Amino acid sequence: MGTTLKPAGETRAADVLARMRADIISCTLKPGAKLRFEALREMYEVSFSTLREALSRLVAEGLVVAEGQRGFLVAPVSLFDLNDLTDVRVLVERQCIKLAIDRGDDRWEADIMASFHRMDRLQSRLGASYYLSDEWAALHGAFHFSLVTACGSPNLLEIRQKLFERAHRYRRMSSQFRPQWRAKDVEHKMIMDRVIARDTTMAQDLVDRHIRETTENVIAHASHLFAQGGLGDRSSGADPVAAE
Amino acid sequence: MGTTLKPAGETRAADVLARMRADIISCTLKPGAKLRFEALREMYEVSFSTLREALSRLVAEGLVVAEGQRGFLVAPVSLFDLNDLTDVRVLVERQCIKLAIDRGDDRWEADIMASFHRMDRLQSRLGASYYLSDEWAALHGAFHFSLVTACGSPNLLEIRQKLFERAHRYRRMSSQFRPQWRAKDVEHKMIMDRVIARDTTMAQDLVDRHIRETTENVIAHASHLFAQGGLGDRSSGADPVAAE
DNA sequence: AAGTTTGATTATTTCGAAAATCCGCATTAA
DNA sequence: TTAATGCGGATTTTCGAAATAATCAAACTT
Repeated sequence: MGTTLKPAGETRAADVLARMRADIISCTLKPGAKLRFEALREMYEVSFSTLREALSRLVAEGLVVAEGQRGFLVAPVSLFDLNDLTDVRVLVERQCIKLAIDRGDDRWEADIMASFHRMDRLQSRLGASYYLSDEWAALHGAFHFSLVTACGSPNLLEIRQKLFERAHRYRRMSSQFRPQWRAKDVEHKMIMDRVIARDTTMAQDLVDRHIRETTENVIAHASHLFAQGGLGDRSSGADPVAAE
Repeated sequence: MGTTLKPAGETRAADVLARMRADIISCTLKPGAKLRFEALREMYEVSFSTLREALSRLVAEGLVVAEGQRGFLVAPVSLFDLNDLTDVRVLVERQCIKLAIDRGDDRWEADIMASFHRMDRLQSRLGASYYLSDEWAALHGAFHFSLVTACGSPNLLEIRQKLFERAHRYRRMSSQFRPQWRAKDVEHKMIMDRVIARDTTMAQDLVDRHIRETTENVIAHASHLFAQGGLGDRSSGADPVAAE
């Protein structure tokens, strides 16, 4: 612990943003919890304005919700949100995979294999409880990212990334209850093979199933932690009118 | 002009956010322009912190980009971004239409017809230059929104809305050069008819073409205003690693 | 002349106090 | 008892000044 030293080049707001995002995803800040400024100011050692900036960005990322002029809340989790999130992820990820296979070059293939290898090695080293490790989660994220980088669409990738992080919070919620993750590593290898073989249809279907099965696992093991009601929040439900 | 009165219930930051968003979309704040705090403070009559909050949210919406610790820029426009944005919009909008047709009820149909009627009436009243009117743009946005509200996916709708607003800026850029918009009103009616007839495939294709043709129009009339280089910005190109 | 350091200027980022708002509770009236 | 009103404490929101970082140009060295 001690005083956090300067984050090397980054602005302090960006540093707080990253730390808060990690804390929300890891459920150190619990879903639905009220975020009181005084407490956060102490926790992250920054001022009101800086906090407010980080909070504002997290709102746009969907990890925090703003309640009028009554402060901020960690975005609640719910069965409805998880299912919706999963459907949108499948749509986006299928398209990313398709485009990446169409457009990817040799370097892209090499990056995928390298990313898989890093993830796979750490998995072996960590043994049965690899899925609890934040380090493994990072490599897992990097592997899935490597599959789709070559899609060539910055907009799609940015949307994908935000959805992935929100889904990661759900995965994380269930991992503490799951004694061992079933053979996800085999799935990863199969996906990699089909992607590099440029088998678009099969690769898409595998990724689709990969996402949906993970969601089913979360529901089976962690849905008892979700907010009551089923269709949780109304939150930022998109405003009908655009400008002016 | 004059002093802007209290925005009735809304927080001031939210008010500034809405006004800046409108100004960016209408190109009152020009694409690529540097956003200096002192100038903005005067323009919107708020303090640094409040501005910073609005700016931060706009960054997450993709209408503003943050340059390290060198301030903020209005998000640049480019041919590459427009094409990418269009492709993503088509993907999302097709799915929204499909789901809405699957799930929409009678009230949804009625809302579509009402929205169309409002847009159509204003169009007649304004005559040839309706597309220059912000009021019409709002009703146009509301009509397209009404088509997809019933899709039942808050996440998809939120993504759609942000993409729609960014596309609106491009439409707006070209409208000043276009003496008359070709029969978009006929397209809108056709789309509405196919949606209400629950003809999913045809409705999707019409919306697809509607979006792509509009983009082609923008490219034909306004691409000379775009930033040089074609593939403009690297900006917030999604970070490979998720948490921690 | 080209490139580098230095220092003054400008712009951004952070801070904590002041103002505005909300929430719970007691009091009053119906 | 129930609903409405007003007060006190707690929390959020806004503000502008102080600290920090970047930019630009002139002086200096190679």
